Amino acid sequence: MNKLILIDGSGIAYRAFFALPLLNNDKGVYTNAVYGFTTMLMKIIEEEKPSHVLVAFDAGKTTFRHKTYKEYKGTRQKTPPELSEQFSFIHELLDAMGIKRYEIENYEADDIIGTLAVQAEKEGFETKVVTGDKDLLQLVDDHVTVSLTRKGITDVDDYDKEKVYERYEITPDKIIDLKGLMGDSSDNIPGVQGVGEKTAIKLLKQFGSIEDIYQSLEDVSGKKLKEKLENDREKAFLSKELATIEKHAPIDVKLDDLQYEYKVTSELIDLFKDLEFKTLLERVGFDEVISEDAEEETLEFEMVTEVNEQHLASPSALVVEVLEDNYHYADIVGLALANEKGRFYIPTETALNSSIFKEWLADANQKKIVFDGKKSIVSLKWRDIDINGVTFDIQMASYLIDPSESSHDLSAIAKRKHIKFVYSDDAFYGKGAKRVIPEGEKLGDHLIRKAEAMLKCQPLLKEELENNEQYSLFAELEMPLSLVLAEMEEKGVKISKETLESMGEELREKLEQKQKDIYELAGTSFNINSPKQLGEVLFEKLNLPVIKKTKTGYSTSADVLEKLESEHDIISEILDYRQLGKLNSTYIEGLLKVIHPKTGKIHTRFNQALTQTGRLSSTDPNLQNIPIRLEEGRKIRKAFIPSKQDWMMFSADYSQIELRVLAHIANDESLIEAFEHEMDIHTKTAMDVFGVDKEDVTSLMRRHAKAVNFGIVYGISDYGLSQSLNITRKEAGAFIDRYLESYPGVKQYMEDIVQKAKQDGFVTTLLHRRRYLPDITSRNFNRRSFAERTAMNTPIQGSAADIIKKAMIHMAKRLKDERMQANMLLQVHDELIFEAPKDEIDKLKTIVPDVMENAVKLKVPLKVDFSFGDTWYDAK
DNA sequence: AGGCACACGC
DNA sequence: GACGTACGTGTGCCTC
Repeated sequence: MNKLILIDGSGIAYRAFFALPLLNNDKGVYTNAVYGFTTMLMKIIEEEKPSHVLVAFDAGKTTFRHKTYKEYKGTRQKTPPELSEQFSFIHELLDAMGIKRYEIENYEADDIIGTLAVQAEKEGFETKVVTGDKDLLQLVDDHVTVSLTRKGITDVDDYDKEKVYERYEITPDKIIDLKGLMGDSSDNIPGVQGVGEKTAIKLLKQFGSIEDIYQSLEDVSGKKLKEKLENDREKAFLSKELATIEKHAPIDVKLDDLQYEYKVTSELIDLFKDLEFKTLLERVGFDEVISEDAEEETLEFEMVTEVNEQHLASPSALVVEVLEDNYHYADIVGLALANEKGRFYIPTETALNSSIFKEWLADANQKKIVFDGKKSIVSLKWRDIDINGVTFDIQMASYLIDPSESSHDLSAIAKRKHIKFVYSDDAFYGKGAKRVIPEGEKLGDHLIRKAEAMLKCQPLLKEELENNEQYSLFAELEMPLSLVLAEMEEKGVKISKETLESMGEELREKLEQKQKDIYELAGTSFNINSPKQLGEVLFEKLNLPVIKKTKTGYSTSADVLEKLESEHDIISEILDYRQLGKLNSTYIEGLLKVIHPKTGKIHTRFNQALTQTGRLSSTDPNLQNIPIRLEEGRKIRKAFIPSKQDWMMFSADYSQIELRVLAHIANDESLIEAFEHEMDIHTKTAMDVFGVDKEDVTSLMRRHAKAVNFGIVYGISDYGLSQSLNITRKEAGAFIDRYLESYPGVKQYMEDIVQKAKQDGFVTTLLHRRRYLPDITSRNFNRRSFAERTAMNTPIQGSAADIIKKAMIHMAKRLKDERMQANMLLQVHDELIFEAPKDEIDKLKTIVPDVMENAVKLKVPLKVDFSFGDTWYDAK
């Protein structure tokens, strides 16, 4: 069976251009439209496996339609030059892929597609049209489907006859009538003034076509509507004509010319390389290992059988190869060094049994350059081996220079520095099921390449940090912090298995009961955990009103269910079921699964090089999202206990650190004063925003003020605020405006920071952390708005992250200096959790707030609250 | 294996 | 006038 794909090249390129940020390659050529176009094209080809393909383009400015109506597409803005320059690459790309492209004077891409679709239908082809333009739906037929791009670029909706009818309640051949009536502002097609989609469909359903409507005009209900139709009679017919695709355009391509066979040519590889489409290179199976770049260069190295002075030097790049993500007691595959004396591969046994090597590792004067040093440090800690002198972490440097860089893996960083002899781990070892770990020379070669690349990258990254005024952030904050985090991770948190298990049993009983109740109320049994099945039960069987839809069906999210609570008793049961189910699966069963067999503790990993704001994240398990807001969930914290008898848990958190940071950086008088007097900040905000005295602040006013403060801290939009308060967007916008009027310093800051971001291309925090915001100049309103909010928010959230990180370093030092046994265990963004012997608690009560409050000096005081108890739950 | 919907924390 | 809107992690479902 012949299968033909017809692509609206101009339309897809436009879509891609506006959907993606303005990427460019290192020659400064814009590539976003080419990239989007290519991913779209490859996806379609992979999925459909066509026998014939054609990409049609619009040619020139005028078409035969302009003769009929010279204002046709008159409101179109000129194609931005950033897009125009990309068309030549798209042409090159298609040629390299062996895909036919075609354009013809006086006709649009639509007409070429229409003409070929008709021919293909006659010849018994299956045809698929890919476009972003709903007009093409008129081509849908028994053997012609149309794929419309949804938001984004690779997402499409496939329309066959049934789907068109489902969506528009008319047959595809009536799409032109629909457009004739409703017009199209983007093509400047007038239509009938005052008739939109709803009315047009109603008319077409009743009468058939535009011709039919005008024939029976007197039967149209509604005087006004009749008048409108009469007034714009000519425009209606003209619009229909303009919307009609020409199916007999004088094209000189034949279906036979469009034959297509999938192949990856060297031209295509070269083009992808030029454009720097790395993921696409991988996708077409271009293997980095066999890339000539890497293979060209052979690097000499020695395979060490016994470590001696000849191998050791300072500084050295040190590789401790651990392949598992979870490095807690993972295997060490091998080690490698690169330094002024050479390159050395040291097999694991050789290294870890060598006292010379271990002494060198422990020697703080022997400087080590590492990549993800915390991973190396913790892996060795589990074997009771200490490393000191870790002064430069390549991954950390890359993260600080640009946290948005999609991969901070070594081969990517090295390539950015034009070092090409290193392979990525995925390429070398293979990923997933295909992973093979070679031995001997081959492994050694890979590891010394990494070490050599690190050694070479180090001075370049150091220079970049210095140029960015980030070297002290790197050397005095993040590097020392990684050692503190390594200790916290290795120490772990004791957890009571028994407590979790008994809570789990209780939960499961409740869940079973709830499940029974729900089945009874529903009158059927189904999988409550399946949003799809749940949606069917609620909205089809029980006929509850549909409040929100997701792209795959009905939304059953908590905010939707809450609105339905009064409609049916089943809703609150489902909400309960969800809550309990979450507790059981994520927190009870999830935590039980990650108790370390050797220690009986939980050892999380803090990712220190991930978030865009500078916060940490926590995985395997995530200990930064243990429930607290609802009592049932909060009880999970009872399972977190001290690791020793007669010890206690101690928790300390910054009070309103983000808003204090805001008061400081915005230098807002009123906000500073509020904090100096230790006022309840949400009440104070309510007073200022609503213009009332303290006594007259109602709880609703305080709740709204709190949400506004929340919004300021997290950079949410008026829409986000409206969602959280269940008010209209307008009201939310008004709140934000009033807030900014009440705090002119904040308003000024918000304006200045956006301005500065536009000027510099990035924003910074208190300690010079950076976040680049390329979208700040985007023509796309959404992208720009988001970038603006990010510009306002990142210095606030990021500076707060800087402060607690600094406090952690001071805290670790203070505990050592004071020779205390207490352990710092966790950080949860504005909170530190410790365990300590009971007799140290009094001391902690003094030193923890002291250290945290004095981590930095701001224009407002920092305030720390603390508490302690037998479990994390009791430390509240 | 990967996406989606959902839910937890800050 | 619509767009689709804090960040992170983990779970179960569902499709491929």
